Order: sequence, then C-alpha cells, then structure tokens
Amino acid sequence: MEYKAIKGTRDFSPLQMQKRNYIFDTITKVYRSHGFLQIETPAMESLNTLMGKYGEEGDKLLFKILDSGMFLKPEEMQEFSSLFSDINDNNQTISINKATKMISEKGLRYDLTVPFARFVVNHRNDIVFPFKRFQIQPVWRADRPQKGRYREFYQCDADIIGSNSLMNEVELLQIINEVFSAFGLPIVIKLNNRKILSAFAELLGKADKITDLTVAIDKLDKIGLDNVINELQEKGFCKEDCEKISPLLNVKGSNEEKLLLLENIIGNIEIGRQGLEEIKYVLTKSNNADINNIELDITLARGLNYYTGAIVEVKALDMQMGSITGGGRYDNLTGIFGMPDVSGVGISFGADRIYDCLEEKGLFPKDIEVATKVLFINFGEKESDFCLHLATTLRKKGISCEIYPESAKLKKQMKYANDRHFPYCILVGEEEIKNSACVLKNMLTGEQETIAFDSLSEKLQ
RNA sequence: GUAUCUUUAGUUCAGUUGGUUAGAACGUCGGAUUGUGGUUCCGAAGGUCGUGAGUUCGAAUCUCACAAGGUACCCCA
Repeated sequence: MEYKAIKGTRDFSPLQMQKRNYIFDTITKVYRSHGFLQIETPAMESLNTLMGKYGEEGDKLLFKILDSGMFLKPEEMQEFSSLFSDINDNNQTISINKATKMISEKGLRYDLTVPFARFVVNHRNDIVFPFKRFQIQPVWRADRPQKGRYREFYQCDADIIGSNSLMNEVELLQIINEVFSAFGLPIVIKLNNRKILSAFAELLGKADKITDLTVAIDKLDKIGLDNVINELQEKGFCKEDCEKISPLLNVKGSNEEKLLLLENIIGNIEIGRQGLEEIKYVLTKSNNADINNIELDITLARGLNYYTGAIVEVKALDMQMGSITGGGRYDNLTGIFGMPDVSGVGISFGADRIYDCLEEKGLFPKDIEVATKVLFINFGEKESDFCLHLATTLRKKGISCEIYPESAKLKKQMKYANDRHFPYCILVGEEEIKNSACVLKNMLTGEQETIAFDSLSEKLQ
C-alpha cells in the first residue's frame, strides 16, 4: 500500500464513528446538563500562542506548519542557511529555533486549554463570567506513538474560568463520575494539590526546584522510591532532603491518615496549610455529594506546569492504560496573554483512550451498530415508488429508514440489511400494495408479520 | 533522541537444513435458493513474499542497507 494514513493517525470506519460518537454524545450530554457552553477554536494557532506553555519538551512536540506563499529575501536566505551550518556547533537548539521562526509562524494546537485561555482573553468583553465552556476537538502532538498514545487524538475539555470557588472542583468531580458511570467503566479519581507539592519544595528550602521535584515524584509508582531518590539526587537534592520527604512519598492508608501525616509535616508552612485546607474542603463536599472513589495521592504531580491548585487524574481500574482524564486548577493561565488574576479549573476526557478501554472491556452498548432502523426491500419501480411515500411518512415520525436503490435479488438485499444491522425490513410487493399492507420482518428474530400501512409507524416507534 | 520487535492474499497468520507451481482461516464474489439475510454445502477470484542490493545452480527463507509500522524508554496525558 503506497498511500495510507500517516504515523500515529487513524481512519475511522462507520462502526468506529458510531462508537466514538457514543463517547462524545455521552460526555456532551453531561457537560450540557451542568450548564457548560460549547465553543471551538481553530486547529492552528500562532506559534507565539503555543510556544513556551508546555515546557521545553512540549515545544519539541508541537507540530509546526511551514509558511506558504512566503519567500525569503536574499539576505534572509543567507541568514537561514548560515543557521544550518551553526547546527553542527554547540548552540543547536538556538539555531533550530531561529531557523524555524523564519519559515514557520503557525502550529497545530497541542491541547485545548491554552487556546481556550487565548479565547477568553480575546473575547473577555463578550463573555459572562464565571464562564463554563466545553470543547471537543482533536489535538496534535509530534510524539512517538505507542499504546494509548496517538499523534492526533481528541480531548473533551470542560473549564470554569473566573471563579475561585472550590465548588467548581466538586462539580468537575461529579461530572467525572457521571460520565464514567454512564459508560459503566469502574475508575478511581486521584486527587492532589500543587500547593502541597510546593510545600514539599519549601520544606527542603528549594522552592525554585519545584518542577524537578514534581517530575521525579510523579514517577514513583512507575520506577519505585529508590529510583526517585536517585533522580532527585541527580537534580541536586541532597541526602537529607530525600530523607525528609521519603516518608511522605511512602505514606499508605486512608485519605484521613494521609492528611494527618501531611498536617504534621507541612501544616505549619503557609502554602502547605492552604493546600491541605483546599483538599479537605473538596473531599468533604465531594463526600456529601456521594462521591467516594477519590484517592488522595500525594505523588500525583502532572507534567503541565501551569497548574497551581487542585490536580486530578482518572485511571480505569484493572487496566494497562495511562490516565483517561486529567485536569486541575490554574490561577494565571490568561496572564500570559495579558489578562492577569483570573482563575480557572478544568478537566479533559481523553476520548481515544476511553474508546480503547470500552473496547477492551466490551462496554459499548449492544445496539451500537444499528445506524438505520428500517430497510425497504426494492421489488421494482412501481413498488419502490410506493415505498418512497411510506418512507417519508416514517421519517416524519422520527423513524430512520432507507430504500434499497436497485431491485436486486432478494438475497442480495437481505444480505445488505443483515450486514448493515437493520433491525427491520419492510417488504412491499404487488400483492401488498393491493391490500394496503406490508410485510414487516424482524431481522433479529427472523419473524415477520403483515401490517396495514396505517399502523406501521406506531408499530415501529 | 535511545532500545527492541515486526513486515507473505482485503484481514489475521503458517511456510521444514535454502529446492519444482508460496498455503490456511476469515472476508469478497458466484452457485445450491428468481419473495427472504444471519447457519450449511460447492466453486472462483485474489500475492512485484515491504524496497534495493549481495551470497548461491537456485532466496519468502541467509547477509547488508533503506523504508514503513508496532512496543518500551525519555517525555507526556
């Protein structure tokens, strides 16, 4: 095959689309029921908007778009090529960045949150705050694909911006549970707070190294405590530091027990105290709202460094799958676009990973492959003309139907009905027209009965 | 950027120390059955063995290079 979808991207068949739409529709329905309003933003954004928001690694993973219809002037051309000769020297990254800037000013969006922040800043005068928006669109990352990881995938975001209230966190947790219970997928919600992680850094007197600290801690369940400590030491944390925090990382038990321990260690650091209060509030309110699958996980860090408060991740139980939903609070994301002091909190469902989970567990609804309810068998011109009217009547009643376009052999038409998973076939031949009736065949049971035209739509409701 | 595996029919795969005409299952198409599909039976079509070079009398099989795809790191959600 010479022509195929490029690495990390996929075509979606009709059946796959029905399954995907089931996911999107379920999430959309829950979002709407909580008063979120839908927006969309363009697939591409200015590199100014995208660069520097996701850390150094994120910049590398941005898909950049080559400028079209633009030509470099001769002197620029010279500079451009000289940048490539520099690439062999030490300042590689700088040269590549410069060269990129000369020929590319746009990129594909990397997530939905940063474009949303730009959206909020651009439309601040038209937006009613607190603004609850949802957005379901693809994002692109130039990552090496592997299991549960694609170069083009959909995120389903919901954010509340312009409100500091922790009620928003609770609402998002509710949404998570509503969505996954609709899917029938058992999950655990992992909750943490960036302020607690900041307190760790402060406890060690190394507030500036918070990123190194969180990146290392995040790996705990993957590489184990010893390796985390090794990594920390490589990043410049000393042995005493590690000894101070290792009991924190090792903590097991109920949320209450963890909180108690945290209280003792970081309770007298201002930012730690704040973090603990926030977590307690969210846990208590969630409990009142019958959310009881939250696990306080102080090793949860999350890579994106714009988070400042609550951070949350969802894992499917008993599955080898990365997190299927993530989110958190960011106090100043719009600040980078010139609109400071607006706090937001949001979550994002990873539709493609959820798809993989539902597929693996066989949780898609049984009738998902039913696209159209009725097929009219075509017996010839006179008969199909007649079916045209019947079909219009059924569609007006909200019953989807189609007429087989040719008067092919019955076997062929029935096979089509079967392959396309029509639940019903209607046969209208000469005899039936004469009697103002038709044969309705149930394709699941194989049973068929003769029904008057008048009572057809009622029967199919 | 690092490591590792894979590539044979539309799909999933088999293919012996290198030996004649490269096989199976499923799918597709036709027939058994011209007003009845999903079961069954019969038949057919479908392959530059990823690409290129090398070794050999002879390569799907051995060697090398390249390409594409997967998986695990790094990283990320």
